[in-house]
Amino acid sequence: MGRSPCCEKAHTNKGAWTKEEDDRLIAYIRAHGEGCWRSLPKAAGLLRCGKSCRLRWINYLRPDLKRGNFTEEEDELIIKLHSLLGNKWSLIAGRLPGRTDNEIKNYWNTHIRRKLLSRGIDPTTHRAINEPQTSQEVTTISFSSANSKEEEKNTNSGGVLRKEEKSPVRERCPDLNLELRISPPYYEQQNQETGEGRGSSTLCFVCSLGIQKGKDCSCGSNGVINGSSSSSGYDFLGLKTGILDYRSLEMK
DNA sequence: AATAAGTTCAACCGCACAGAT
DNA sequence: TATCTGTGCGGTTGAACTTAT
Repeated sequence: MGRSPCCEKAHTNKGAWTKEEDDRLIAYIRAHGEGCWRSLPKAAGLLRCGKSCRLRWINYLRPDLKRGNFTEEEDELIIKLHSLLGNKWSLIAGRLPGRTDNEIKNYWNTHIRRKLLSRGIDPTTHRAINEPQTSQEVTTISFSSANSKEEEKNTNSGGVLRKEEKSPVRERCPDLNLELRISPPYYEQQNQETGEGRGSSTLCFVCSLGIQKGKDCSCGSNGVINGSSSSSGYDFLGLKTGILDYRSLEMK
């Protein structure tokens, strides 16, 4: 069964927003606040789809947006977050105040990809491009909300975020090990060897990043372990075994 | 100056999730 | 439990802009 369209497409404008439309949207949200995007266009006197209004506001009109070039620090943070999160642009944007997911996604595709390639780093895997293929297990990051469609997308794009395969996929690029598995965190492997325990083993990935009340939280702690937010999520992911130094950047 | 090629980024599309009923 | 509705997300598109020839 299909879904009803989000708006009457026949009576909505498309394409670039005019100054007048922007002004109407800003004025309406200032007066009534965000929310109920579906009914907003009509109430604000805009011939736009609600989704279009939301996008325009979030990506362009919001007063707290930081316009202008990305700093070197932001670049490095985006790279690090992408190495941990993959194409979870909204989560990445959540760690960069004043930046939007769309902006970061565009910036990644136009600047950072090239930057990493010039460094000899594969922007998808964050591994050195000429790094010899090893039998080392691939780290898998799993989101509780992951679904088959997303898995399929990631399979096609060769992304780093994938759950286990439903059916074997023949590798098209022999340099990329696309096989991903659910594997125990690195420190657990260490603990098995050393016999030591760690108190943060129940922290899920999202909470380990310090993203409070994240919708992907699967542990229910919302980032609080033993009364404090963890800053050791990176250890949790077991990525300290990673190849690239910038991955050790401390998360706040 | 003209125009082809390359780049950027705002906006759209389709899908999935969460909450309401 | 099943279905509907609103919202949010990630991938993609294409117009506008810039650079090279």
